[in-house]
Order: sequence, then structure tokens, then C-alpha cells
Amino acid sequence: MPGQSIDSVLKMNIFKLLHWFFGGALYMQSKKMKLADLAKLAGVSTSTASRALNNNPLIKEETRNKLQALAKKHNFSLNAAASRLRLQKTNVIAVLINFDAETEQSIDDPFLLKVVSDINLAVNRQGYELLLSNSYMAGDDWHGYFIDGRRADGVIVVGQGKQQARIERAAIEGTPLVVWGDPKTQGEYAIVGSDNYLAGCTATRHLLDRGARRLLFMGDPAHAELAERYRGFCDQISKEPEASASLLKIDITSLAAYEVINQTLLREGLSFDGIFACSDMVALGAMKALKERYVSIPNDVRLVGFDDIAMADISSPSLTTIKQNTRLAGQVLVDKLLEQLKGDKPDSAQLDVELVMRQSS
Amino acid sequence: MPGQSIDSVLKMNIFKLLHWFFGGALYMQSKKMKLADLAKLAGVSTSTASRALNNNPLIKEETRNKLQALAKKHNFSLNAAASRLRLQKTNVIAVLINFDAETEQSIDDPFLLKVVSDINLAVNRQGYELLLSNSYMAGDDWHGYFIDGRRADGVIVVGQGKQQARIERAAIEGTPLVVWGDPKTQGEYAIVGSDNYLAGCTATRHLLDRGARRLLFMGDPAHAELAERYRGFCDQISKEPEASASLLKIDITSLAAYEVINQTLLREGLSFDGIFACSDMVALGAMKALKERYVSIPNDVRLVGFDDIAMADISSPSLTTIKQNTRLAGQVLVDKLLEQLKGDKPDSAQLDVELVMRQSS
DNA sequence: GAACGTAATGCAAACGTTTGCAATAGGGTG
DNA sequence: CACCCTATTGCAAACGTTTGCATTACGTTC
Repeated sequence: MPGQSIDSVLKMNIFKLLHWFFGGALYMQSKKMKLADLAKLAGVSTSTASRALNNNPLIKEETRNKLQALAKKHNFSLNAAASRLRLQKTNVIAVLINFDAETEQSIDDPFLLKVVSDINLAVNRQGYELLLSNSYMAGDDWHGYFIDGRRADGVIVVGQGKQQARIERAAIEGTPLVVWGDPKTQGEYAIVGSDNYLAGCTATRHLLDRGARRLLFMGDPAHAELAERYRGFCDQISKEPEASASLLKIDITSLAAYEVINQTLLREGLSFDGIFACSDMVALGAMKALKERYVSIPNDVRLVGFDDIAMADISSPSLTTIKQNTRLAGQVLVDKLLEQLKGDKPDSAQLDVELVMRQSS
Repeated sequence: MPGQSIDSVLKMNIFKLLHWFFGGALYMQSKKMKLADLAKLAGVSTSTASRALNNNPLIKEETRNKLQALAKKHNFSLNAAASRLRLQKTNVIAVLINFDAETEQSIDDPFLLKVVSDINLAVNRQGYELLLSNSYMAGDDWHGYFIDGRRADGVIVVGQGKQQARIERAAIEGTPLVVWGDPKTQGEYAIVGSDNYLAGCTATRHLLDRGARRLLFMGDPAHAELAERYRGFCDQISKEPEASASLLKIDITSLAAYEVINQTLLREGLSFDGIFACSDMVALGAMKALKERYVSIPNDVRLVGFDDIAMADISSPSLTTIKQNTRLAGQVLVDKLLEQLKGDKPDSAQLDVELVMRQSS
């Protein structure tokens, strides 16, 4: 009958469709192969398979190679969740961007992002993975969230912040922990950072050497790192009889810097001839304000920044600045964290900085 | 006897020591409390405890509150590894920074970092965590590594790259996947990105409107996104009879831009009066070279960038640019990924761009 | 008071690894 | 051939959750 023939055509197509579906598209996500399956395929026990994949010398090299080849052939990967559960170890390092109660806001300082990026490299080089987190996710109980929660084996905190209670608490509770911040701060935890005092001295001395006498510090000494830079700044100025200093306390953004320089110029005219900015972004904000009012850099005002972000080299005039070695920082941060995972209690570390002289001074 | 008394004193001290040791310092890292312990404390079964903490309405509200309070009191957190194993779900989204076989090198374009940062926000807002990864860790078999390996539930790829084989493969193998790139590219996967063609048109039209006639495009059309921008560029120029165009094919770095402009000026003099740079970093590199040779911006050369990074506003002259909405991009990327986790197959999405007019044009 | 319905809770299996210990194989020695 | 030694492999338990199903408690209805 005609009806039947149509029916069977339909059926055939449906079959084809199903075949394609299950044999093709869905085949890919068919039951994920587990270690036991791999073992069966190789004709060994799961224990042998496990050891073989982990390169355990207990297993004959021949067997090991065979299993590793088989695993590669079948795109087999171990279930990390299961491993972590069994081993009580995650092979993950959490990086915690630490902001002060700021409204949920993404990072805009390129320097911090660079630090994260360099930490990422160092973490990978050690065979760990990187969980990018922030106070929003981790809440206040960092130890509970990361360590007890088996989300990471240790934590790197980027940004000391103004209040260090949560860091201190996590450290006391036994969280393997390293902080990027001011290494002179005393606490229960290891801190890696530049020698901010020395850097402050160097930058200021450089300004003085260039003939500046009425100096400005732009930044907020409430931050531990900036406090050190400011201390170096003040110390150097006190050594120079004719030099005077003042402090422009601002948020660490280029916008704040731009505005405060504008206001200062309006109010007092050109009451300074040298600026030590606490970051390159601040320096560049200041530079913009100065240029708009036709203040010549470096003739009228010498300008030194901090960080050596990419823009420091591109701005015009290019920006003299203190270079922080983020690459090394990432390395050291991770090394110190891994030491803690081994049970040691590493000290804080000061990294050398470097004055990069460019046109702005 | 005297001997005994000494003995007992010793013993007492040892006891004290042990007490301090286990009751004090080590107490902190004493056996991590597990769900069963919490349940015992509350006098319920582990199943009830589990359900209570997960707010399962099967459990009486009173019991739920009690358990949640108890958990908070004891800083209890569920073992994520165990949950993930049992649930076959990680609640993690991997973000994969995709570079082209470049030597192990950290990102330096602030724009990409901004994208990552905005993705991070969006991911968190959905209650997921963010695994920051790269091709170095993930190898070629992304599906195996992330999905089968139960490291993440889905992947967001930042940077389409020049070769898309690995992306395609992962998509075919069923990886929930979204890419930040050129949404016009056809493929097995959803792509989110700006409308680069339109953006190219807008930027170029703007240059033409400002009177530029001999235009330069700086960038490498081998990248899908840049190809679209270039296409828009060419289309607009072809509509303007007297306008001419040329292409400076360079890496997307400010340094490359600086050098190529320098060379061009040396070789040909000022052979152009308008530049469309494929990124702000490129634009700023070009700007530096121009300023050093006293080419006036925007009088002699009008300059338009792309991205609207923070620096665009601070440079002087400030940089006219095409703003990409990274905030929204993060949101959309995550939304589309979550759709896939639900089983849907979302389409690519084009985001609107905006011409931000500043002094450079 | 038996039967039933509903709300709340408990039991036990399962997720996929890793590893201490037991077991086996194979080869050399007395 | 019995014995032992070593090199290799297998067995089974454990890691800490979640959840289908069974069970209990308790009030209601006939």
C-alpha cells in the first residue's frame, strides 16, 4: 500500500537520523571513559592503570608506555574531581584580587592585571592551575572557602589593601598564603613586593638631582606600599635643605590625578617643579593635566611614575618611572607558596627595583 | 621517691605541651569537619544535613535554619571535590587565553586583560568560579582536559587567533564553548564580538568626514576581527572618489606601530593624513612617532584607534576611538555559555560599538 | 482503631581515583 | 625440588558528597 511505503521511507529516514545522532554527534559525548575502562582495554587492573599513568616505577616500563599510548589514543583524561577527592590535593592555586570594599568593579589598573598575568605564567610552570577569584566569591572566610572547600591548595593575594584583617585571619587558620604588597609589613604571612622605601628614595633623589625643589607626592599613604614610598620621599627631601614637599592624597586612578592637578594649578598656579606619582596611571593623568595647561615636562616640572607599565614608554614625553619586576614577582610568589605547601614557613621578600630614565625628568 | 616526682613533672609538661599542640596551634588544621560531623552535631543524618545546606524544601524550614546556622558557626564548607565528583558538575568556567603559538609570554595588551576581568565579574555573578588557563596548560585536546577532566563545565576562549582548528575540534567534540572574536566567522561555535565591519566603516567615515583623504590602516588582516575592520575601511574609501588607502601590516603592539610609522615618515615623508589603527595601543605607538617628528594631530594627521582603553582618554591629544563594550561582552559570553550548559545552542552575537570622539581627529 | 496520606527524615549506593597490603610470577640458589 | 627474593600486578577500602527509595512519624478520615 502507498501508505506503508511512505511509512517505511519515514522510518528509514528516522533510522538514519538516529544513527547519525548516536553514531555521530552524540557519540562524542557518549559515556566518558574512565580509568577502569582504559584498564580493561589494556587487560590490566585499575590500580596498574593508575600507577602507569602516574609514571610510578613500580610498573614495568613496557606496561607504562603501553597504557600511556592507549590513553593518548583514546583522549583519556583522569577525572580531576575524583583525584582531588582521593588525594586531598587540588593542584590549584587561587589568586585573590583584594579590593577594599569597593563596589563590585572590575580592575582597571593595567599594572595589577600584569601581575596576575605573570603569576599565571609562574603557576603554570609549576604544573598548577590558577583559580581567579576575588573577595566577592571568597567572602570573609578564606580558609573555609579555599582550603577546607578543596578549591585550592593555597592562595596568592594581590593587593594588600588598607585593612588586613581577613588576610591575617586566613594565615592564622593555616592557609598557605602569600601576599603581593609591602614586604616590610609585619604579619603572620609572607609578603613579596618591591623595596618601596628604597624606590621612593631613588625616585625622589632623581627628581632632586634633576633640579626639582618643590616636590609633590601623589597617592594615598593609607596603603602600606604607598606609605613606604612616601617615607622614602620625605626622607630624601629632608636631606636637601632648600627642598620642600607636599602631599596630594588621591585615589590611585588617572582621573583623580588629572583632576587634582588641574585644581592645584588653578588655585596656586605652578607651585611645584617635581612630581613623584605613586603609579604610572597617576603620573599619566597628571601629565595630561600639565600638558593641557602648557606646563613643560620636564623643563617646568619633572615627573616620575611607578610600575613601568607599557604606556610609560609610549607616552610623550615618555615617562621616567620605577620599574617593578612583575615577572620575577610572579615567580617568587609562587615559589614561596609552594614552600608552604611543603611545610616550610618562608620569609617575606623584597625585590629590587630599577629607575628607568626617560624624557619626563 | 624523687625519681618518680621528676617523672611526673615531666609528664605533666608533656601533657601540657600536647594539649597546647593539639588544642591550640594544630587545632586549627585539625581534621577538617565533614558533613557527617556536622550532621552528628545537629543530631540528624548526613542526607538531611546535605539537603538542609542546599536549601532543599523537603527539609523542614526549622531544621534547615538550624543546620545552616551550625554550619556558619563552625565555618563549615562542603568539600567541592566530593561534590563535583558526585554531581558530575564543577560550577567552574574556564577562560582560555588563546595565543598563536607565540612563545610563552604574558599578555601585554590591556584590552584583553580588561575583557578577562569583565568576564570574571559576569562569571561570579552567575555563581560560577573562573579557572584562568591558556593553551600551555590545556594542550590541544581542550575537551579532554577541561570537560572530561572535570576541571570546568564550559570554556570561554578569548582571542580567536589566526588558526581555529582547536576551537573547532573542541566544539565538535561537544565542549560547551563561546569565543570572543569576530561574530561573522562561521563555525560550530558561538562567537561574541563587536560588529567589526560596521566599526571599520564608522571609524573610516569619521576620518573622511574630518577631511582625511590619504588613509592608512594599521594592523594585520590575518586576524578575523581585523579583517572585518579592514573590509569596512576599504568599503568606505571606495565610496569616496578622491580617497586613497594603504595598509601597514604589523603586529598588534605599540612598538611595532611606532617603528613602522617612523620608517614610513623617513622613507616617504608625510604621505598620509589619516590613520585607522586596529587597536588603541597601536594608535598610541603611532601617535608617539608622529609627535616626535612634529606631525600635528589632528591637523596634519587624524588618528582613530580601537578598544577605548583607559589610556585613550589620558593621552594627549586624547584619542578618538571605537569603544568596545567589554562589560556587556562578559555578560553575553557567560550567558551564552550557560545556555549551552542547559542544552541550547545559542547563536553568535554582535555587540554595538560606539565612536568616542576626542582630540585626535 | 484501621487505613490512609503527607511531611520529614534516614539508609545506602554511587561518583572515579589512589594506595597499603596481599598475591602472583619468575628466576636463582642450595 | 623446595626455598627465597624480587619485580610486578591485583584487591579492596577510602576520600565526602548527593539522591532514589524506603521508612518513620503523625494527623485525618472512614
